[in-house]
Amino acid sequence: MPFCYDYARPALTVDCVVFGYDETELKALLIKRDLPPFKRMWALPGGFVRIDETVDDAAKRELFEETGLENVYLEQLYTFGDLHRDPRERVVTVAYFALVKMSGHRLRATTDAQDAQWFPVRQTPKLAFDHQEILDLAITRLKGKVTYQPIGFELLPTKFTLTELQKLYETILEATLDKRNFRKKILGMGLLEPLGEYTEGGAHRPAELYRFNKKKYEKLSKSGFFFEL
Amino acid sequence: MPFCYDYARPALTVDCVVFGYDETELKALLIKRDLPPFKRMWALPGGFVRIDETVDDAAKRELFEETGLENVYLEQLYTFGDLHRDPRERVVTVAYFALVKMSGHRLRATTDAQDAQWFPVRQTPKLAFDHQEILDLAITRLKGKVTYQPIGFELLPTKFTLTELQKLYETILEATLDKRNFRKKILGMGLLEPLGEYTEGGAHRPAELYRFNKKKYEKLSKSGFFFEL
DNA sequence: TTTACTTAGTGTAAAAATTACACAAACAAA
DNA sequence: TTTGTTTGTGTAATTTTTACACTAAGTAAA
Repeated sequence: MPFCYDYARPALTVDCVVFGYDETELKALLIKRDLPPFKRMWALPGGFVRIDETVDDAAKRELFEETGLENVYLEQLYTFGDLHRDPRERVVTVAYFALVKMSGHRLRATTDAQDAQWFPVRQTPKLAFDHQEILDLAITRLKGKVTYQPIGFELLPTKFTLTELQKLYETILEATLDKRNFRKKILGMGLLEPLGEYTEGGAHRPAELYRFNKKKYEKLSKSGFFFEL
Repeated sequence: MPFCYDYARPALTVDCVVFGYDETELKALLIKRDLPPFKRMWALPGGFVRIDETVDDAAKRELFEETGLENVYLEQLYTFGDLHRDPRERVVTVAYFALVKMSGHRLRATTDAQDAQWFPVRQTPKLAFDHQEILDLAITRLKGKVTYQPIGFELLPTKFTLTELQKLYETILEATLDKRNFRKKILGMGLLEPLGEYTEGGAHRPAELYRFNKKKYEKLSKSGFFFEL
């Protein structure tokens, strides 16, 4: 027990809510715990913050260690600081959330996790700790955010059709949107590039493919802009 | 050194950005530190989270101990987890922010603070730690929030005129607003009650006093509403 | 008591944004 | 060539937002 302090300290952890999307459903990434407490139960990927890494870095590291996901943009969600979150001892956790292209990453459970899998956000198994509460907050935040920031693109493949994008928005918002108004709005932002390429194989008219113009978005971001859906 | 752990743990603290408003200016509450590090320097009120209190409770307690402020609604702002925030050792802090009626509270510096004072938010002295960064983030958040939630009322006396309210909004947003449009919008929310009472003493037409209808607001809040200015 | 000064309080027209809504175009399969 | 399916497009009505100027009510000073 080499690390001693004058006063008792809570342990500090990070947890990550990672959202993915697979053409029909919004999913969250969970791991199956390999250690007590809640061994073999599903939970958000996360773990202890090391003394020599920032909290942000801890989130990145734990996400990688437990799921194999790398190069993910994590945004801080909220800090959960109640007393009995963990049955063993006092633990405060800083929660993060991220959006990823499911096709762009291969899952690989390693440290502290037996398994890592995507679950539909509204059909998750019973979760360890207060992780259901964290997940719920992340869903709420995602819904709020999607209406005023162009974030949906992170969840889609690089090339996508406007119909796919609309379905994603409808899934996140749990609402239906008018096709023509949606297109008007989303194209009006000027952040989508039509590629002149078209989908193939469907027994119907092919749809044009678009991609998100990240550079343009970053320029706009800097000049303090915001947009609404 | 009675508290020992297998791994080194960051210390966990809370810091509070408390905003007030005194008819012309937006102010933040600072304390003069009575202990090292940064002894005698101005800082945000805050301190260590105890092992037997929630993080939220720690914020309330520290705010009270260092400034005498009680019954303040604190909302979590952000968690600052970089490595060298504190010169002594690794400290992670959960920042909170609050809005208070300056007239409704008496300042009283006690534990760990030599003094507690209001400073105009854009004219603060050099602050300890990374507290300037925290304050800046709180200002940004306040600006963002005021446009879609009726929060300004917390900063004004119970009875106020529409002109006072408009000035407050203009101060927070660092912008000027059209008088007629502002009134239309703010009254259209249906959250202000005209009191039939009027200001006295000015060498000009008296202004009607209003108050914020908190109950109505809470009802609306529950049914998941939002409004924009 | 009249005049000057200051702030309060009010409505409307123009512009912009949002909403609602229906059909032809392009392909594959039968 | 007919059927079935999804893509892609414009306009009119409504709502929201913006811009803008004068009268009302009081005090102070002449």
